Amino acid sequence: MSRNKLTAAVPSPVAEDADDFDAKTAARVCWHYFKEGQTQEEVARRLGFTRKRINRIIAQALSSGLVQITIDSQIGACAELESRLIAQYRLRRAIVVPSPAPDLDVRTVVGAAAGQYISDQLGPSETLGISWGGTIHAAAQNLRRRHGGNTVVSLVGGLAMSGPINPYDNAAMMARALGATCRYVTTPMIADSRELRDALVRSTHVAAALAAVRSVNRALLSAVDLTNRSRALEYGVITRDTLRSLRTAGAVGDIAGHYLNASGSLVSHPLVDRVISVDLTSLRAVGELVLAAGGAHKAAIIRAGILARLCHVLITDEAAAEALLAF
Amino acid sequence: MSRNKLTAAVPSPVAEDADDFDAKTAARVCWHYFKEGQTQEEVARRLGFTRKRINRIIAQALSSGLVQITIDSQIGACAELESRLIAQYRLRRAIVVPSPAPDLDVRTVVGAAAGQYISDQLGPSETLGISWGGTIHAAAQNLRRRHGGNTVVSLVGGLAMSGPINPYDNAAMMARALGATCRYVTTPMIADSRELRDALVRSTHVAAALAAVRSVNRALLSAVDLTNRSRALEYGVITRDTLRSLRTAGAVGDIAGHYLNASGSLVSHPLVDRVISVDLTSLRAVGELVLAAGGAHKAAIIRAGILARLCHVLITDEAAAEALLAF
DNA sequence: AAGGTAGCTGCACAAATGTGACAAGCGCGG
DNA sequence: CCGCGCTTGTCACATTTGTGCAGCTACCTT
Repeated sequence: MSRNKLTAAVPSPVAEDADDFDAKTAARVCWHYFKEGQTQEEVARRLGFTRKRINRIIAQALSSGLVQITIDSQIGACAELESRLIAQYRLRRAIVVPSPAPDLDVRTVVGAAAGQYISDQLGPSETLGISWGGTIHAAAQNLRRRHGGNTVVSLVGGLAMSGPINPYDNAAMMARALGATCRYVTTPMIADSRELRDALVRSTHVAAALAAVRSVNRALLSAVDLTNRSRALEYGVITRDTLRSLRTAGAVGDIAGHYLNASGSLVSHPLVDRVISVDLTSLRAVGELVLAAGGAHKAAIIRAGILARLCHVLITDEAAAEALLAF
Repeated sequence: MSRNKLTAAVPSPVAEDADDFDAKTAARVCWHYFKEGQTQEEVARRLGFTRKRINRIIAQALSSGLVQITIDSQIGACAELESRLIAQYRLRRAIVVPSPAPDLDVRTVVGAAAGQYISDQLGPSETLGISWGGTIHAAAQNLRRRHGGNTVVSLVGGLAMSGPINPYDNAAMMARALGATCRYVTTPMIADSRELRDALVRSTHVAAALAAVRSVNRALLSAVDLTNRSRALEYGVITRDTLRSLRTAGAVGDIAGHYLNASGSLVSHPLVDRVISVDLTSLRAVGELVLAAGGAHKAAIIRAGILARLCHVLITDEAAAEALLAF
């Protein structure tokens, strides 16, 4: 008797996504558990599942973002840091979250705050631009689900390698969570040569994709640092040699493909002419630029981003906030 | 050494509400617990509290609505009932939640769904009209916190008795959760005589308060039934005799003070001339009327409300939904 | 100043939850 | 047709969480 196939046996009238298999059941399970406050065992009995299954469904619903936990953010736990940041850097707003325990990834917690902020702020038909990275990934996991109305625009080219942290996956996750349509830049993030870059940028599809930034109301940006802790190496964006030469050229990191020095100016370096992404001027024209990045090692590039006028709203953690205030 | 007084010792620069005592600490605790996934004991150690204290703070944050749990609602667990309701009653939308176990109050779960719906839909500067009752109370507890921009308008007069279920408290909770300003109707819900009602309604303040409905973009209404299970008695709105005579007059319940019969027309009864609330025509002019009510015993008045054109969006539970579909 | 209330701590225990090992069932491709 | 790999069920166990009790302190009321 395939009891547990019952839900799958009822085909949903709407287009069903890849992970819809469970979604309806999961929603019900979570409802009983979180909203009614029943115990996992009670839910299991009521729905005819094993407790373990319920347990797994809940865990999955939590991690997949089907259920979101929202903490009142205005009563920020780190309100003082926030107001000092706003004052010192003339920000529209700052959100500072506690730095996590050392064995946790800063990006997940900063991303969580970013996702919550975006969910709170994004209007029903706004277009959201995004860069890429672990923070963006975490933000996508922390969006409250929507269904239509929004558009997600990826602001940078792709990475050939796989893994869950890459622009296409970031954009896809984000779009999926918002039920949004999505625009991708169908080129590598970094072309092999300046000539190739120019040719690509001129080609119809790519030009159109990059031009999509004009319709962006709000952009969620992250910051890539060039310290030894940089993940850029790990994700294969650049080689260690390139990293070193970028540092020699004065770069402290990049924001959406724009390599900046400590005072927020673009650096001169062969690499920068090979990067494919939305140009700085267009980016600055976006109504609200939200920069989400945390960890003390990112303080320099965050500061550079602010000075480069790429940050209206800063979402970061205590460690980076303190480093920023100490400049 | 009063460690745990530290937070209270730092006066907040912003106006601090009655329950601010803990809010900042609570936000931080919840952040560590829910977002970072630390155990209560770890949080306790980290912040220098007892585990028990953490436990209580979390429980309180949960019940006070400082932290909200949101389940993707579009993937409704009861999607089929929803679409049948929409079809049969020509609704704009229907949300059906599973009926809770018999020892739980339907109103809390329907209210939870209503709160989530309002949080999802309410624009940043909209004005929300509300009626009153247990469902509204629960809805208020399930709003995601906001800070300014909205206005809450109570659509009915007050009850003299205390207790947490009364129009003023409902409106105040709702407004507090949204950081909204609030308008009250400063009269009893039911005046002693028709003459008194008329005089009150004509008086400047009351007239202005009732006229505030014109700026309402969206209203959250609940339904009061006149079955034996009705809470109207318990809250002292009407006496048992009045209830009986209302039933004799054909009434099946009331919505925002309007007593309706089974087909959704106003009934004739001495009481209806003594009720102080926003008139039907003005109510019907509101852009979106959300009716939140659950339990099989409310089916009749829900149906009456729909027929009376007081419901664009219905939020209810399985039991009521099935009863409605069986009509 | 006395008395009472509320909240805190520390301890202890029961209930609930997360997890691992292993067997059973199912779909899929060779 | 068979076995492989994946998911799910079963059982068992460690951890985490909720809660009650006794005693204490701080604060508020009278």
